[in-house]
Amino acid sequence: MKVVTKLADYAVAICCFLAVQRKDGLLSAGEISSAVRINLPTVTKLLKILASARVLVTKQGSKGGYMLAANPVDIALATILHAVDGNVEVIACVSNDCGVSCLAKNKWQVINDEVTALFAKYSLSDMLDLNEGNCK
Amino acid sequence: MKVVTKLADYAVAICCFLAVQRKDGLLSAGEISSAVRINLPTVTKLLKILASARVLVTKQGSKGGYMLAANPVDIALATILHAVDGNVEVIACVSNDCGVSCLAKNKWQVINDEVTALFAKYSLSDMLDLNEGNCK
DNA sequence: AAGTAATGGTACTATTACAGTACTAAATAA
DNA sequence: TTATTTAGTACTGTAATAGTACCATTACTT
Repeated sequence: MKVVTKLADYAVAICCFLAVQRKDGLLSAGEISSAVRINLPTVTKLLKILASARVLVTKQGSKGGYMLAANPVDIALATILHAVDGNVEVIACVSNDCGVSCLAKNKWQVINDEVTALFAKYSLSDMLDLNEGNCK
Repeated sequence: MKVVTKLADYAVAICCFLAVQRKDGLLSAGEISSAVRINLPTVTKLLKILASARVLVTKQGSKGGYMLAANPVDIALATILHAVDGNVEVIACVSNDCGVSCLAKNKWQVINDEVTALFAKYSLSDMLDLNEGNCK
């Protein structure tokens, strides 16, 4: 059971990189792509999505680029995931009349809210907390 | 962001039906299909999966069929979902060396466990609790 | 003012995973 | 022995995801 798509995972990785990287100011799509090792077209696509969701601020033109729109503490994981994957819908049609899962519908809605809340409670800086063990 | 596949949703619906239906004993795939209004081939497929996961007990041959293997209170939602959709993997490769999401890996694992726990805490009878409002 | 370097928007293609179907074997009751 | 029903497996169609390409727009630099 996959929950978060590959692209959304990438998006979180990109934001994590932007949060930890030293250099202040804007980074171009090319620089970000090299750093996170994801193909440029894919990174470009994601940066556009994250920018229109206001997770990143951008500047066009020469010397343009991207940076986080806020402090990592103030960027919820849910915001990034929502930008790329859309709303959490634990089952396909929580709000429609799908008939089939009708009996369990109310509980599915509760679960849906719980999953949504789960992603909302973590910030980008929470994602970077390395205290619990190191990577590789 | 979809979490649970259509088939797993169907599977829960089928189990809910088996939990609330009056008649004791076995029901055939055909009877279940008519009741929950899902195409017979699909219902058949799911019943086989649920049976091999020991969520249902079956009897082959004429007058054979399916029934819940335990009391609805003792069947976890997670068991049904796991049978159809497999383990919860919030991101594609929580346990592998995927490189990209490495920085956030530990937190992803925590989130993975939380989602898993969430599905484990509800039983089939919880799903049928209609107190919170009626359907349709 | 022109050239260059960068993002913005959109549309397209390929790939993969999901959903659904079909077929044959095995079991059991009458 | 025949009818009924599940067991197992493999196949096909469809839809969603992932990835690519193109052109427009912006703005810095010379």
